[in-house]
Amino acid sequence: MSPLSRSQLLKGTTELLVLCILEDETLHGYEIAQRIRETAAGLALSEGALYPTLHRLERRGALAATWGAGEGGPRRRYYRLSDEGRGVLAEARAEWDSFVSDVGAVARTGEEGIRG
Amino acid sequence: MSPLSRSQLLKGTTELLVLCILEDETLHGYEIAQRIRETAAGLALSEGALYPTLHRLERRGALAATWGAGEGGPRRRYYRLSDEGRGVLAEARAEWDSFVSDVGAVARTGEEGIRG
DNA sequence: GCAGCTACCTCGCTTACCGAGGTACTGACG
DNA sequence: CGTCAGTACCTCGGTAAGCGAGGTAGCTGC
Repeated sequence: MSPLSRSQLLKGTTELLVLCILEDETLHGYEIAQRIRETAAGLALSEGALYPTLHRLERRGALAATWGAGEGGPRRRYYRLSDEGRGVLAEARAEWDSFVSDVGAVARTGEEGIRG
Repeated sequence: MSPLSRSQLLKGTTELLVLCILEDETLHGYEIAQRIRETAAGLALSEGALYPTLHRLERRGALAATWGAGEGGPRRRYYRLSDEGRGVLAEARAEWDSFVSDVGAVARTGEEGIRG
């Protein structure tokens, strides 16, 4: 029934999503997830995907993170884009755009009204 | 280094690609792969991804397949879209479009010139 | 005390692509 | 004749990454 499942499509885009959200804000993990949910409910990535992705990006040097005492709550880990991260984001965006245009090229292959 | 890897992005889109290619042609597997390579070299899905996908779609009733004697070569399995397959394709296209627009919404979140 | 919220993290399961390998038939080269 | 190359099919093990469920911890309210 379900032809393309969201969770399969999501594979590989989680990094892009996180990098984009952090482009000009410093946020903690939980907040990143909320931000994505607000912007596009359909993407709602789970914590089981989010935290490994944050750690991966941090290990790679794309993100810098610092612990902050959460006021009236548990401690928080704040993430922001490093200089290297900006480069990674630019690459990721370019890769995504070219991928989308490639898929679009194939998807429009057999359509009658190509120039709708 | 590589931020988004093509093979991760491809996850989930292979079915869409195959369905689109078969929209108004009856082709055999090898030919489908060639068609996709021609249309978008960057997508070049491997046979290890293609054949399982064809079988999956056939089992699901989206594709109908028949054996044909290959003239001057090995036997071939020809695939075409079933009526149900057209519905699946429409759904898949819709799902893909909405996914792309969702990712786009997040990707454009922090960009200065949102309305170029 | 217990439930519920925020916030973090981890683990096992599953899905699906990749590369390498294998079968089978044809045609060309030496 | 053996071998290689091409077409066409298929399968298998490895891997990457999202998902759901679970666990820790601190605070708030009944």
